[in-house]
Amino acid sequence: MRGAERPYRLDDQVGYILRLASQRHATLFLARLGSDLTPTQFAAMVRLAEMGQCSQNELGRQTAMDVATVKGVVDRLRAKGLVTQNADPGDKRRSLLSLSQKGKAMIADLHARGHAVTADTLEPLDPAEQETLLALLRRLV
Amino acid sequence: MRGAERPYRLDDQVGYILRLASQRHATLFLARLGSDLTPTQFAAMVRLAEMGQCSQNELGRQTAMDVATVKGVVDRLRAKGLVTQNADPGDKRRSLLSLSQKGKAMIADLHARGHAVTADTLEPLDPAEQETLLALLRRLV
DNA sequence: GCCGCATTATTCGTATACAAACGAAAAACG
DNA sequence: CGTTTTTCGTTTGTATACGAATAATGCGGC
Repeated sequence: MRGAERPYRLDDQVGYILRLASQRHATLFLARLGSDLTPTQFAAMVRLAEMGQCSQNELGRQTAMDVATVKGVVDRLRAKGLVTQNADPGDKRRSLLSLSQKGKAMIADLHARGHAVTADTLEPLDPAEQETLLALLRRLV
Repeated sequence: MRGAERPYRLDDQVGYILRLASQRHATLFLARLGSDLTPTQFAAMVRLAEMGQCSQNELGRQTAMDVATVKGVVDRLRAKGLVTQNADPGDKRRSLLSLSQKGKAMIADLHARGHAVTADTLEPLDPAEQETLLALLRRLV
């Protein structure tokens, strides 16, 4: 005898629900930072502020971006004058990235708005549930 | 006096963790279905199997895809011979989509592999934790 | 029966995202 | 020291994803 096959319902699959949750977060992010930065650009800026200075590939690793993806992101941040690029004296392959003055001046506000987006996204849950969700999600990664 | 400002740590933000979790799911999906379908194409196929027949916009709504996105997805599924398109006799604007024979023949296997991807993704959690995660995630959407 | 509004599908532009391949430079190692 | 292996940055191609605009059609109200 075989066990009863569980039906496949798209709405019950983690992958699908993760996509929906990411979409909603993107919408809320857009409402607060849309005119300035995309979520990915935001992550790169915040990480660069944390790290101070690093290579492009290193920034990609620290923000979970592909080398090809991070190139485009950095290019656009440089075009906006938020990130500067300098040659690495000790390694001719790499260039060192850092926030420009304009970029640094923006960080405190980005943090504030970033917190707001997180609060917006988690708003349907009470604080204990929010902690539970984050703890479980982290274990998936 | 002001309350202590909570520092902004990228690794603690839902949006960022959601992106990481989605990335890991995409990797696991690729391992099981990469040569056949993308996650989005997969969702469209499964949904179309559930709905039987519908317009392109309707399929987009039921799979949380933009009208522009769903067009590309359907185009590629039609190119693979998995989806067929017919004119709607009662509405000249829309065309009715449905799975081809080849597409229908694939569904049972897609369901099986879809279940496997979900299991792979949730593997770090025990069954009770998996239920908790899904319940909380659903409330975010 | 006509007119304004909504819906369908398409198209354009921009921004991730990743695989794959490439040349240049650095590191590892015998 | 020289070779093998990594690493860095870039480029190409494909596939989401969404805003915005458009043309064609459908529909409700008067």
